[in-house]
Amino acid sequence: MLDEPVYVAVDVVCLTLQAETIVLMVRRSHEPFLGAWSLPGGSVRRDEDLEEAARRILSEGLGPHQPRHLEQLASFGAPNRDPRGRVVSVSYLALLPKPVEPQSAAQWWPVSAPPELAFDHGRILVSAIERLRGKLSYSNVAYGLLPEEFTLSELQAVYEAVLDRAIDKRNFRKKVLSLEMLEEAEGQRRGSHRPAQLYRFTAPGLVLLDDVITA
Amino acid sequence: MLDEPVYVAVDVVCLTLQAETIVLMVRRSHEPFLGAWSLPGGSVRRDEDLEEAARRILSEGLGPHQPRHLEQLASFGAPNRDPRGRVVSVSYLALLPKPVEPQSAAQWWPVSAPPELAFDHGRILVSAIERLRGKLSYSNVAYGLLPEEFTLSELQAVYEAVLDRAIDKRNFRKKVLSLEMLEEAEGQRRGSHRPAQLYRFTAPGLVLLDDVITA
DNA sequence: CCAAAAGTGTTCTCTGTACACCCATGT
DNA sequence: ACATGGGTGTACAGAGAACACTTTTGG
Repeated sequence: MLDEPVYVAVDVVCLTLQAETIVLMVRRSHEPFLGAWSLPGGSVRRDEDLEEAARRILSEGLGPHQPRHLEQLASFGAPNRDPRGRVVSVSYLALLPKPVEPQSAAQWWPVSAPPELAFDHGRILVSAIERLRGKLSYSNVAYGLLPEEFTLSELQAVYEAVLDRAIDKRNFRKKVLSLEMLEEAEGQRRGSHRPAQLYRFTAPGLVLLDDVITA
Repeated sequence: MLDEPVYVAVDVVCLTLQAETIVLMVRRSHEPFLGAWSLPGGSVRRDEDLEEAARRILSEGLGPHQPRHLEQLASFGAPNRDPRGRVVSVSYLALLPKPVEPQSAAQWWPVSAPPELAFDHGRILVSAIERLRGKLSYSNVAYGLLPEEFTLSELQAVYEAVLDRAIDKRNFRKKVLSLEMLEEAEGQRRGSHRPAQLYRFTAPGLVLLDDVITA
């Protein structure tokens, strides 16, 4: 039953916001696709869980920064997806609150205009965006793209950037506050304008909502 | 980069309805977990895609019957999840319109009271049910549990069995007909009662809805 | 005083929900 | 005739969506 070992790789779609949604890519230093851009990826080691592998691979592109959110996307295993042989790739979605400075071979790209990608990484990127868009409406997954404390405008900016559409401020506030997933934090965010109340999510980590954020 | 080959298995959660939701299990004929029940599973072959492997493995439990719907669930890769060594399992959800007669080592079990399962298959089963429940509301995935043509009562029975709650008949009909995902078929279903109009889904395969079925 | 973002309510429409009876057939 | 599931409409309440002005700060 256990014949036919294959290689298992993990590829990570690491997203954050900088006005628009951006994604971390690395330039390949080996064949195949030498010099092309690809998602950060690598083989799973014998003693590590898939999610551990995703964190290790991500740290090769980002240094010691941990993602705020990390979840599995899907696995891709077409027999010829890698010219070197049989490689099954398990993809992960990672979310960061800010674009940290990437390591040398890595670079941030806008999701709206990514480079040509090696392997089937274009498809993986598309599936990551779709997952994130869907999950915004029925979960608090936006926490992955925000610092611990944030203003309602910053939260709304996450929704607007990912969904790529404007949202009414009053309706959005009414809705998210009614969901009881936020609580007021101590301070205010100051700038050259009226200070903004800070909030945080009541529960740590991912929470699926009964209700749906439509606003 | 491509060190450390591991074994890749596919495990299939095959569901159908028979009054309640039931799931296909096979009795293991080898160690580990000899004699225990498990999901139908097996190694991926060198030349087959993951989904092909799922179909092949499913046919070992079901014979030549094809599932109406097949989709990937998630991958599980804890280093010690299989005592024989490093095995990454890619799980699939398969849906059938009717419980076909299983092959010798296979048997249908009610999802509400499954047997003790080998490996981490209990977790995989739970994640399959959750996926199906969620997807009923925002897709036409119920087609996988129905024949090509079906009555509105049969469609409603799918929702009631999977969600495990009663649904109002008038509201349900109003809602699903308003979604324009159904069209009338030619015949009627007859029985010792008024004949029922047959319907079919307008589009073949899975369609994600803009709207949500709440009824 | 000006610019910038924060904050706040009301109205209307639409959708979800609750609810009960007659209809067509088979036996 | 009776049992069985098929099929239908209305009224109410709650949620989504549209919409504009005042407030507070920094410069």
